[in-house]
Amino acid sequence: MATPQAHPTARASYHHGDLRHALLAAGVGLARDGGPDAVVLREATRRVGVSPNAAYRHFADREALLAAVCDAAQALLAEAIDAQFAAVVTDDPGERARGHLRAVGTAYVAFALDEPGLFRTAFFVPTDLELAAVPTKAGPSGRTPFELVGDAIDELVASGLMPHERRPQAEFLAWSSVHGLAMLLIDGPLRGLPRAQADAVTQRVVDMVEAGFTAP
Amino acid sequence: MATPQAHPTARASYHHGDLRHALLAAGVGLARDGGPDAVVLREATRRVGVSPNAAYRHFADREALLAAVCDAAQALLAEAIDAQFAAVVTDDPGERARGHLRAVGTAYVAFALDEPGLFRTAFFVPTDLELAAVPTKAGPSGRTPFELVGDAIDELVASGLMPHERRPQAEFLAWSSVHGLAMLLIDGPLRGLPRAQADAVTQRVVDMVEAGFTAP
DNA sequence: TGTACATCAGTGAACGCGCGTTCACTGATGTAC
DNA sequence: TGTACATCAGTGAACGCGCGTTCACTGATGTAC
Repeated sequence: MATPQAHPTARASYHHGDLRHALLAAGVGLARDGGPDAVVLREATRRVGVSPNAAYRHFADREALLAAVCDAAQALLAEAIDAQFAAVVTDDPGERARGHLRAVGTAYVAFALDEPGLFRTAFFVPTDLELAAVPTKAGPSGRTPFELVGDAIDELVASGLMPHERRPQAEFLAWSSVHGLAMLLIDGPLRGLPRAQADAVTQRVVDMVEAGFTAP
Repeated sequence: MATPQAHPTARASYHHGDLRHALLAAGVGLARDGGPDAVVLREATRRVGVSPNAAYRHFADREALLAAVCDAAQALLAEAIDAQFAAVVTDDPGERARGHLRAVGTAYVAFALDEPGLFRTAFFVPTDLELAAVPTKAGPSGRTPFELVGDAIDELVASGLMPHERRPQAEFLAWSSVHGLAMLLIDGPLRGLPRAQADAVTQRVVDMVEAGFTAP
């Protein structure tokens, strides 16, 4: 490590400059490596190079830091899904609907595999908190992942591929399948499955969801 | 609490009699209330009314106790699924196949809702352990839950309701959907959903899986 | 433009907590003769 | 059947650990005049 003086813009003095963001970034790093339980206040301050109690200038307590890290993890997930969703380009409305549905599912599992710690953190809800709603963080599109699945399903119905009587709560069906696969792959009995096989199973799960929605 | 003498068969002396099982039972109680993290060695000995180090006569360390509790949780899950599976009675092979598939899925989610702590414990895999396989504990039938889904799917194929080219890895599709729903309901954004709604969504997820397998 | 001073963002030391685990021990059990 | 003794299953006290959090503090910052 260089001395503080070596990096004048960041820490010319013993005032950090932007400790809140630095702690948040450190917390995200901890979550990335070890999930929500690894977001330890003392370790975050240690990584930033600051005394433990300095954190209390910026976060009420450990839980407040963790909440901020969860938000960040949700935002990253939303961003990843947004990107895949936006990458679907086709003129045919039915194909676009299918593509959007598959994009969300595929990106969801891919994020879980690429960033298992952050994935788990995004879904972490402290036990004493009130019922958390569907993750609220949106990506650049301004839409949450949950809304994006909903959009894809709406398109499916609009293009006539999916009977409208199947529409209600269809988000939960898609979400369950894909979330369950992600959990089995990262924390459950399927952990450690080689990536190629994991991707293959993902495609099959997405196939099943699509078939379940669009089958005649 | 009665004095030890009041219960002579269990603890006539300061020798406990069957401390191992007592600790295991206490551990299962802890897991029931708080999941795997709540399986705390000191608390288990406290509940049994024994000094903390007494546990080391029966378990190598805390992790050994936790492993035993995980096994017990898996066994309870297997038992619950077994019961539902066995309760399906019909002469028609196709109906039986459908019934078996639905029974496994329904019982799986029901167990998660009834015993969220044990459900989470059943799937807990300590990070430093080697890749765990599919849960190995079987119920009274001698078959694991995973094998029972497989049986149901085999029946579906045998009775002509499911094309055999869909057979490979179909267990994982069914399992993902149902596991994901369970996780969303107990630990995720759907936690706290009223039981009636949770059951309704479960039926829809099972419908979707069945439709995905048997659709023409 | 220069200076006094309130405010802010850090420091260093310490706290209590519950945990897993180890030590030397002792009372109960059961077996050999 | 009775007794000596090895073994077993507990006890009580203590350890070190890392954690979250609080205390009184001090050096840096920036604003009022």
